[in-house]
Amino acid sequence: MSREVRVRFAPSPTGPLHIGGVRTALYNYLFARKMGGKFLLRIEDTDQTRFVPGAEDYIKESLEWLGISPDESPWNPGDCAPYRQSERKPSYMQYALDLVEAGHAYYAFDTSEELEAMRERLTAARVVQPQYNSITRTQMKNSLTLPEEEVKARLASGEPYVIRVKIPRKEEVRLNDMIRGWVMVQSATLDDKVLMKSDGMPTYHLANIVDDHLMNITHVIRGEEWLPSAPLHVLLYKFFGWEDTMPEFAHLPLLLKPDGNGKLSKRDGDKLGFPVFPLNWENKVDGDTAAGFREQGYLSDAFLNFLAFLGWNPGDEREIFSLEELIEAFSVERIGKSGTKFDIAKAKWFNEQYLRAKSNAELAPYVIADAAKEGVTIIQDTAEALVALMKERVTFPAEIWQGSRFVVEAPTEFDQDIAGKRWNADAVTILTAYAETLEGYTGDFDAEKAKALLGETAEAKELKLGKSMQAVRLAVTGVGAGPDLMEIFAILGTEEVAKRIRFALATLEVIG
RNA sequence: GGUCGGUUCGUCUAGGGGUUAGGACACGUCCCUUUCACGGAUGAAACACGGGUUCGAUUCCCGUACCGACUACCA
Repeated sequence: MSREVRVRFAPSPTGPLHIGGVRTALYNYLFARKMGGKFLLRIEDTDQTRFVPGAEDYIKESLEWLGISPDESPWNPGDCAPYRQSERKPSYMQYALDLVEAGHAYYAFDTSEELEAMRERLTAARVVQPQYNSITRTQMKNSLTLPEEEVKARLASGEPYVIRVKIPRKEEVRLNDMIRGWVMVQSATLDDKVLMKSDGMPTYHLANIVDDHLMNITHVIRGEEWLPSAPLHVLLYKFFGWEDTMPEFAHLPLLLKPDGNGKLSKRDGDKLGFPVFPLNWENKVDGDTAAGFREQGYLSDAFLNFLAFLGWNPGDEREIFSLEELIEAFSVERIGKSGTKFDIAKAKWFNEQYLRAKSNAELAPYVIADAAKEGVTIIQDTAEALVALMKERVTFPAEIWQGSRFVVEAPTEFDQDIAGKRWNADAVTILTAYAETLEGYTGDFDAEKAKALLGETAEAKELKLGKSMQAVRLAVTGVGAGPDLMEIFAILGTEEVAKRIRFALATLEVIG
């Protein structure tokens, strides 16, 4: 009997959603869609001290931007509401108590000072694993060592306590990870993790298992940093008697720094000049900011495609995939095992591919907006013409306006370097004649015609056009390089081209 | 330190007992182009190391090295 596939993305609202988290969400989404199942989002806000305002909205907006919104979430609840663990708080204690009742967990009263002292003592004694476990718990203050009456008295008095899982002394724990295969661990290496904190909140381990069970999660797809605690989770499913419906696990390879070693961090992005977050972020409280891919000019579908290929590939040589195509091609089996170094050059390449595939009309709004920011108003037709001019030569939409604004705005100054090399007598002769030609011309004027007229002009003066071409460009655009000049002439029209040539002629000094 | 995971060009990766080890990004060269790009062609570039198993290992096994994650009343 197969259950409906249900997967979840379970971020902690402690800051902007990291790109690694976005990829985890994407893989969950892809898997759910591929299997015809559901993708849920659960906010894991059990640590009240780390809560950051705005982080949840950031998560929501990030997923919306990429078009991978969850089927069930705090803002779109399904049958398993609520979807914030803080709002599910009342339910966890009973599960912990059930475990205590069954002998799989116990109360512990040790203060943080006592715990620290214990670790120091063990470290000094060169104990290999200085942790609260099946051996050391016998020396601590808990319901396993204290007389029953004292335990009751302490609980009754309202003394702070935690509930710890009682890890079996000697047991082989095994799990079959979808990506890594069988992973086996001896329970002796595990510690008695806290399940319920003294503030009455569950820790990740308890809340996670309880909620995944209650929400009928069938597959847990999460980052590799969770692999070490997966055996504990397996043990908890067993203690609760939920083995039959225990989800399958898939631990994703980590995203690594582009240079050197280690996990990709915010600092790497700052240092190397690229974002590691989907959206711009600003923490109103502490002023912390981070740059986002979206604001840097990455198109959502390009970014999504790039992200999907960070640790996964379809097995053939295709690289450009729409979200629909990704769903179709996706499989957990094809996710790699090893960590992936983050390469921004590839992200740029994807962006260029998607930019070129977009229609001029789709890209025009970017140009209109960028121009408007500088107080320049342009209409849709003009914007589309500029897009056509620039689309094949840029990485980001913002570069379209940057690279073509001189089409709309006549140059007021000229690249002196180019002028010094190219503004010679021949160029001036040709330009003067060309301006005259244009001023007297009334027929249709397109790139072809502009080129023909220019050629005829040069020929009439018995001069070679090639050598003066850059001077012509300089006269009209102010710079020495750019998109096809004749196309620019066609957009400008005879009158404007002539006007600009006249201005250049009057402004620039002829070289020797 | 311990536990767990990982290791194919600089990067992302395909492949898998016998291959000229394939592709993409980036890089070099050439072509196209009266600029710069795009595009096309082409080049350089990899199986971490040592043992085994085998007729044969980059591929399977073991070890070593290196890298990483985890080792909190954080997730």
